[in-house]
Amino acid sequence: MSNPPKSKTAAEPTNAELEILQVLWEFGPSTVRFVHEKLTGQKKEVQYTSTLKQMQVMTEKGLLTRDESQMKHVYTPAEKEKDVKSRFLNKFVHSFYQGSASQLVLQLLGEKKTSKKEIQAIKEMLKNLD
Amino acid sequence: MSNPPKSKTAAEPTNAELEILQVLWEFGPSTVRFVHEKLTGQKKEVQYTSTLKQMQVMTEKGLLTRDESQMKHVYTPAEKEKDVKSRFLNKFVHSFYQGSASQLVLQLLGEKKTSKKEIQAIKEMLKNLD
DNA sequence: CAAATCGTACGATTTTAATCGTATGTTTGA
DNA sequence: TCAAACATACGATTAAAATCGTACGATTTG
Repeated sequence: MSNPPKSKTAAEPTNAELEILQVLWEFGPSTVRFVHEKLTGQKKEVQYTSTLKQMQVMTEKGLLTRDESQMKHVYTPAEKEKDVKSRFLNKFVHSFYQGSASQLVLQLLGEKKTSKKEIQAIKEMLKNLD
Repeated sequence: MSNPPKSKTAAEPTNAELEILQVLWEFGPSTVRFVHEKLTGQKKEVQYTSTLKQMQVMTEKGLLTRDESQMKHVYTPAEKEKDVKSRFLNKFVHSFYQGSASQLVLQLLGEKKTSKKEIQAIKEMLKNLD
């Protein structure tokens, strides 16, 4: 009686898991080796087996699917990038801005870090909504 | 030689800590009792001493300051709501949208959960920028 | 073919976050 | 005044996240 991936509510990815997902989203289905190299390449100093374990756990959780027909297993995100990010965004807006998207945008506009160019781009988008 | 609140980089609040901060931001400096009641009031089922401990730890971390001149200590957030949220927002935009604020807004506009009213409000804001 | 290399499996360990119980001191009001 | 209610201190425990080492089979290559 092996437990199927527990399809309750798909468990939200943790921070470390998110980093792995980002790689897979950007480069498509990949081996552990590949993902591990991307991670260490950018900053993460971590052993290969840690990445491996992480991805195995993610598979158990149902965050990834795995093709083991080859010896080098190939992992794929179980969910679309957009869907996952969308959930995060909604949660974020809800808990930080009482669900008010406009409040968030307001904050964004006030940020020094948000460049003129970005603000311009946002305006454009809204114009094109009509 | 007691360690002063370790003013390195102010340590980011964890999820549970964030909930406590929200209460303090909303209602101003408060006692543990008050915060605890707000938390349990909304959903959290947790013992009083857990909240207490949590707030004590937050104080050690430098997230809160404490007035212990009275027996019922009064806690205050060490940082402005805006500053903390701003950091979170930037981190969020950076790791989820490669730092592109407009990408985030775009996503927001596409969300079913973002009401017409919200979108309208966002437009207004931008108009008033000129 | 044998040694080095590369892969997964699996359990142990470490680290951090979060919860809680007990001890003990203060306040309060019947 | 003294018992009940309420406060903090502190250490232990639990839970979850993340890291790592070892074992061992497959693959490569000299």
